[in-house]
Order: sequence, then structure tokens, then C-alpha cells
Amino acid sequence: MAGEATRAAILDAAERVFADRGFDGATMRSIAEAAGVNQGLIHYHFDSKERLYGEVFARRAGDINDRRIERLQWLFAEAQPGVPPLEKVIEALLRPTIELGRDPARGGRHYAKLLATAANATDLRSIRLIRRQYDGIAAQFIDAIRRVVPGISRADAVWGYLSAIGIAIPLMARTGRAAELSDGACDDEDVTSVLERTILFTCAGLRALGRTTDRDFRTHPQEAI
Amino acid sequence: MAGEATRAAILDAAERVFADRGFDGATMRSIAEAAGVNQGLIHYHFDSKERLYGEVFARRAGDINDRRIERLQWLFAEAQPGVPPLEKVIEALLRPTIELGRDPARGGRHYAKLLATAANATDLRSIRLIRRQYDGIAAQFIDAIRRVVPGISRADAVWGYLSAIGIAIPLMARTGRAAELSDGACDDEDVTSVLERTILFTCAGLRALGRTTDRDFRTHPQEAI
DNA sequence: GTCTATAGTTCGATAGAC
DNA sequence: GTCTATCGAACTATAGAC
Repeated sequence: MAGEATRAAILDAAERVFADRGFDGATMRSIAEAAGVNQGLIHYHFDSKERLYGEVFARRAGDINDRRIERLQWLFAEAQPGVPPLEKVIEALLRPTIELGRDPARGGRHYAKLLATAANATDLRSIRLIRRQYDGIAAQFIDAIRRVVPGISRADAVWGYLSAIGIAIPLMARTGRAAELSDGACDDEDVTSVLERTILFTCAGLRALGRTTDRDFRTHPQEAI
Repeated sequence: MAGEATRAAILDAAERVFADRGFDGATMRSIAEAAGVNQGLIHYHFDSKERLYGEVFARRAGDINDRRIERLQWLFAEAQPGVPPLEKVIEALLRPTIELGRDPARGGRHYAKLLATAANATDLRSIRLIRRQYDGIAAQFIDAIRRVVPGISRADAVWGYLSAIGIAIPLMARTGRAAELSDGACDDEDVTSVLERTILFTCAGLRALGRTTDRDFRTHPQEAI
């Protein structure tokens, strides 16, 4: 059954081309060329460009989110009857994606670029796609943050979650911007170092939100800034 | 001289259409229609789609960055011989963009969406464009962070700056995701509230980076996480 | 399943009247 | 400056042979 291998080759090629040029910038011709097949065959396997795009996401997102949830549930199970440290929760959220973008063996690097682009894109197609794939996991981690950070409000847990994701997204894309702005002092590629700094930064931010209630903001807006 | 008004109308329309559909998704036809002019006139004023895109960015980026630098220099001048609080520095960085995206009177909302999309895009066109417009300001704020956060390394200042920007970018786009994930508890549109939380979160993260040196990371990677 | 060939659109850009 | 009209190229998708 050569069909499955062909499907995978097309998905790999599409992932790479979509990552480099975006949905509208990518062409079925260039994807076909990159996959070493002809254009008609892509339509045979995936119907339309739109569906192909969706399948590229679905293939990876399921895997990553499974690993995140697995880590998260294991953390809470092991910490019974207490709760795990915040650092571990944030690590469970961020490590799978950061690692995927830096895995030299697999094509995940391209998916990481693609996801980084789509996550902040404002066109309806991207927004719907991201929501479908990632809103479920967001709810679970927001809930976990609330259980682990004492005194944090629901709203602050949501803001904190979105901040963590906001920090992590450009890291996934490995733009090399940190290395550039630091004349090489920052190493984009070092998973351990990147992850440690991100976790440190994010947890400090979340705990600060937990220490400050909403009423403080509203009552003393001038002093709060 | 109706030419200038026409130019502005085309730029406004292009800003809106590019923000909604991206560079490749936007068409010269749709921009012309949105501007109330014909397609040929756009080429008369801006030569090509590529140049039009560049001019849309240049028009706003200069203005925003001027306001950021103005605030920053004023802060340091006023604090002499000391330095201003970190909170003020981060506010100077973030307020102009957050406000622009929420200004109901001007078209800045569309530019904010456009910038959010381009900032994390991985195609070469977007990367070059962002670097040209924003690398200069980045260097100045990284320098300011180093002067204001005691004990922070240059690398951590760069990571911290990029984290702050990473958090702010999705806020600019006003996707409504926070409101959605919190069942309305978070208000994306409230500039004051968004800015206060972001500043609180970011400053806590930066100070945490300042307290932890690089050597700690490398020596005890297990405990650090 | 995989190919070639092409239909049917839509694109960016230009020529030329006014 | 602004318009109409259109060129040539590129696009997605499909039809049909093998």
C-alpha cells in the first residue's frame, strides 16, 4: 500500500511549504514539486488546499496535546493529596512544543514555524483552526494554574496562560532574533536554556498576578502602574 | 491637490485588507474596491503590491517608535541622577502599541492586527520588514532594561525584552481569545486593565531573571526546573 | 494510485484615453 | 490624477488515460 507513504510525503511537503510561505503564499504546484508527486495526486488524497492545510495541523496537534495532558495528569496524580509546583505545570505546557521545534530528526521544526505563524494570524481561517486544535488544552491548563497558584483569580489565570503562550510562540519559530539582538550571547537552539528562562519568567509573572487582586488594580490605577 | 488624500485612502484600505487577509491573501482588486478607486491608480501611486505593503508599515511604525523613544528618554532624564522604575520603562514600551490597537477613532486598530500577524510570521518578507522597522527600538529598550534591573545579564535582558513583546503582540491583535477562554471575565478592550496586568507580569519576570544568574542554570539544571 | 492535460478563474501589472 | 480595458501569467481544481 504505497498510498499511505505518499500521503505522508505530501503532508511533510505541505507542512514545509505552508510554514515558509503561509496558506495563501503556498501553491499546490510547489507542494507537489516538494513532495515529488504531481498536482492532481494531492487533490486525490486531500480534496482541496483547505483540507490539506487542516490535516497538516491535525496530524501534529493531537500528538503534542496528548503529551501535554499526559504530563499534566501525571503531575497531579503524583502530588496527591497536594498539588505539583507551578514550575512543573508550566513545563508540561511548554516543553512539548519547544522540543518539537528543535528536534533535528523530525519534520516538527516546520510545524513549529507554521503554528507560530497561525497562532497570531488574524484571518478567520487561522483563528478557527487554532481554536479547534488548542482551546480544549487551554481550558485544562488554566484550571491547573488556578489550582496551583494560591489566590489567583480566574481572569488572571487566563491572562497568565495567554502570556505564557505568547512568550513561547516566537520561541517555537526559532527566528534567531534573540541571537541577533544579543550578538550571539543568546542561543535560540539550546532547549534546556530556553525552557529554563521561560519557565522562570512565566512563573514569576503568574505568582505576581496571584499576589495582586483585581480590586487593587481598579482602586489605585495610578499607583499600580 | 487631491493626490495626497487619495494616497491616504489607499493606504487606509490596504492596511485594513492586509490585516484581514495577509499579504498573499489580499488582492489589489479588493484594496482598490475598499479605497473606492480603481486598480490602476494604486499602481500609479505605489508601483507594486510589495511597495504598498512596505509603505503601510512605514507610515505607522515611525510614529509609534517615536512616541516610545520620547517616553523612554523623558523617563531617564527626569530620574537623574538615578534611574526610573522598571514599570515605567515597560509601560513606555507597551502603551503606544496597546493603545493604538484600541483607539476607536483611528485606523490604528487595523495596523495593530497587521503588525501582530507579521511579527510572528516566518516568511522572509515579513521578517525583513519587522527587522527594519523594529530592531533599532529593540536595542534601545534592551539597554534600558539592563540599566534598570540590577544584576541582569545582557542575554537575560534580551530574553526578557522578547518575552515582553511576545506577550504584547497577541494583545495588539485583540482576538477576543481572553474573553472567550474566561467566559467574559477578561475584557480584551480595557486598555488600563490589560496594560496593568501585562506590566505587572512582565516586571516580575524580568526581576526573576535578574535574581538568577546564568551559572545557576547551567550548574543545577535539574533543580532549576 | 498515479499520471498528463487543461478547463475556468483570478491575479498583478500596464497601455492609453481623458 | 484618474479612469477603462486588457494582457500574460499563475492559480485551484477536474477530467480522463493508464
